[in-house]
Amino acid sequence: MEIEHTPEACTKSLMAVRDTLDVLNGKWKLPIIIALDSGPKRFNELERMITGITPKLLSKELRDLEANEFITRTVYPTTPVKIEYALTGYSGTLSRVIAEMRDWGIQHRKKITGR
Amino acid sequence: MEIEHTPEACTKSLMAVRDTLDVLNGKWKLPIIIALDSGPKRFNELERMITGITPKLLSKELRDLEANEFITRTVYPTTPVKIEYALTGYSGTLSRVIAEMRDWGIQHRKKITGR
DNA sequence: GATAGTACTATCCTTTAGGATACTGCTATC
DNA sequence: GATAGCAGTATCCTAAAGGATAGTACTATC
Repeated sequence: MEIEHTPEACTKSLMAVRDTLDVLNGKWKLPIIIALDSGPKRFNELERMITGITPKLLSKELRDLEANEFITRTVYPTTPVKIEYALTGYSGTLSRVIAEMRDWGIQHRKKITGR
Repeated sequence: MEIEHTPEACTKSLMAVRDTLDVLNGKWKLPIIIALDSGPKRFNELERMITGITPKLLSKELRDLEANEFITRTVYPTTPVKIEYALTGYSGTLSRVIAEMRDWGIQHRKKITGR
């Protein structure tokens, strides 16, 4: 596990893992991040790309992602205003975590279904 | 992101990440895994170690973890029977995922609180 | 024979996540 | 002046997660 085993170190590791889980969890955060990975998008564009999401959930998740600094919300003062959501550089710090989760998920699915 | 961008590859990656999230999520799975990391434990031992958990939740999570082959449940036919829960080798395959999540969580917390 | 421990299950309740549906105020176009 | 698109908000509802509390069947000890 590579995790220290003093009670304090364990609690700290546990908190850190839970923080990460909280940040990535929910049904829509990863689909949104993936949708934005191909470039900045507008609200209704995202709503159309991510099948099944409702505007309420999209709005909420975009706020959460912005609060965690994974995306920016830019208002262009045209008439009418144009609002664009884009990934930040900070969202890139998740790539190793996501890659590990993807790899583990792939092998786990093979293990479960393959027999 | 190191993730391919054909729609199929994206969907597959997304599914894999969600699988991993599902397997690790919930309030108690990681605390149980960590508690068992210091050796096999009995039901009431775990209940005492993991502060706040109720027997209902402990029982449910142990079943989930067993179904995913992260732990084994061994019945010793003594009188009265003794039941021991232990981590499997397969639980070790999570170590890289957990380590990445822990590291990311630690730096994220620093970023959020440190200003 | 009462008390305590083991390994749970059962029932009820609250909280949270998520979804359905409708609507708002704005502008641009037909 | 009607319709459609943009960027959401408001209201209501259901389902799942999680918690509180009690109880079961067994045994071992005092």
